[in-house]
Amino acid sequence: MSDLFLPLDDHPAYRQIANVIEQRIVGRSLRAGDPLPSEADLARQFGVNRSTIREAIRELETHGLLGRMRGEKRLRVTRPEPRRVSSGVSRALALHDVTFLELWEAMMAIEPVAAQYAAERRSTAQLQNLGHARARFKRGAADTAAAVSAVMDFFTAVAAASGNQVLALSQAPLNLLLEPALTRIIDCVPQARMRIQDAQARIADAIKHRRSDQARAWMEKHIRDFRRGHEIESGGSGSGR
Amino acid sequence: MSDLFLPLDDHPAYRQIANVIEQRIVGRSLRAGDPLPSEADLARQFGVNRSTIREAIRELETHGLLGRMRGEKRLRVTRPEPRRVSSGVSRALALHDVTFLELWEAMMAIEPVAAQYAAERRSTAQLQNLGHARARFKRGAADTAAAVSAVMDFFTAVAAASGNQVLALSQAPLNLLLEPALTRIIDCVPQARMRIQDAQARIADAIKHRRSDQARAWMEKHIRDFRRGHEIESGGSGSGR
DNA sequence: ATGGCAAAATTGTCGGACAGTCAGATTATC
DNA sequence: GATAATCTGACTGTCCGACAATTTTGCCAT
Repeated sequence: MSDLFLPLDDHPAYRQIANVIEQRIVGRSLRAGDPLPSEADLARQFGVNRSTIREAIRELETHGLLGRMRGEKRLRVTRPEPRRVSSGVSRALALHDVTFLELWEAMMAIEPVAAQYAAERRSTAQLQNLGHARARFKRGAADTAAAVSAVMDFFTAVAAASGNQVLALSQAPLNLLLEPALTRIIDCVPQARMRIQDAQARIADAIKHRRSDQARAWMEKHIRDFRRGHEIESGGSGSGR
Repeated sequence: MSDLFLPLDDHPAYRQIANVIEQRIVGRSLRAGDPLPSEADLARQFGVNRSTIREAIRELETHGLLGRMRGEKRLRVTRPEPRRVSSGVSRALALHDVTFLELWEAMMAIEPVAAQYAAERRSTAQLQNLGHARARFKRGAADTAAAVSAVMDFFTAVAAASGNQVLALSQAPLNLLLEPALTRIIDCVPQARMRIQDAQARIADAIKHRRSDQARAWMEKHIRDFRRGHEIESGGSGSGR
């Protein structure tokens, strides 16, 4: 990065204030869980109007740096949840019209590795989550939406079991992007459900028995299958989305 | 994802409004480049106060869905730039105290693949960018910060050359996370500069001659080197950050 | 058309206001 | 004395109105 973050036109007070508070948070002066001073208080401290403070706060809130527990009024410093962050990423990617092929390549890069590490490091609880996702897939076989959701949960569970937050957070957006394509695949390709169920079983089994190579290999096949499914579903050529 | 997007507590008007506008954008009703109606206008349309509109707008602005060109006053719809998005991701990860090992594993998953595709698909211009980054690294060899920045640029250039936006956007946050560790490595490990320069040469060469396997292999070695460098720099054990 | 200028529109910020609500202190009840 | 019902105060969400600075626009002369 030859360039710094903020060009120069950072004039607006609300942005400056947002930055200052953000610094305090990433610099750990304000730590997760700490309650933020009241808006009026902040307005006083910064010497600006409350409206200005509010705009600054909105900024941090949408970045997930501030949030509030259910039914709480006071804002507190929070660590950005993967879901929130990744939804932003996937939306950005969606707006850039990513191809199914692009998505698929990224999945091929990440998911098998995640499966491998999952096999090496999964905890019992994480293993159970895998099982739950699988069960949900079987159960929801009739309902496409439920099935799709279960597939995404399965991937998420694998990534979580990898014990690697970076991989997990890199994987999350892929899930969301996969959804529309996967929905069509499951809907249009008859054998898809069975193949997915089979693949999940093998992957989960490998992870359970800590066979990392197998976990990786099966996950690779699984992902490859998606591509085939997508090509079948979209008529063989392949310029999805 | 068994859950839909909006839990239930989406009440605040500014959030609802933000969501509505966001829908319009992702749904392409508002397309990139379109100017947003004025705040007063939006306030009228939504039947709320301008302050409320402003808070909603701030939300979309920080997500990168709205922005303005240099010196412009009116907001227009914009496609979120990778830089903006990825900085959010890396900040999130930083706040979750990711280990160097986690980062490294993710890099091992993504960078070699990116290099491989880059070798297959790079354009001439992208190849030149690679060259520029390398040149900058050599030139900035004296200045650590410049060297680090050049390394990051090199990775970015490779990812861009991969022709895969998903990979590129997955890779970007890794760069930012790498910075601190890389700075220490370059500073503390004497042979680091030379090894990096060498690796970049081989990778760039492989990409230039479209040897995807070599590009991938050299990138793998390159990344492995970072791990060794980090272990040397941090005394052999390895619990970075 | 083109350039220049005044008017209209728009943003950033400010001050004040008010209803709804969540938290804690206070008081009434068993 | 412990618990339930209330009162108080602090906050947030939203609104109104206003003003300077700057951008955009409409209009006129060239």
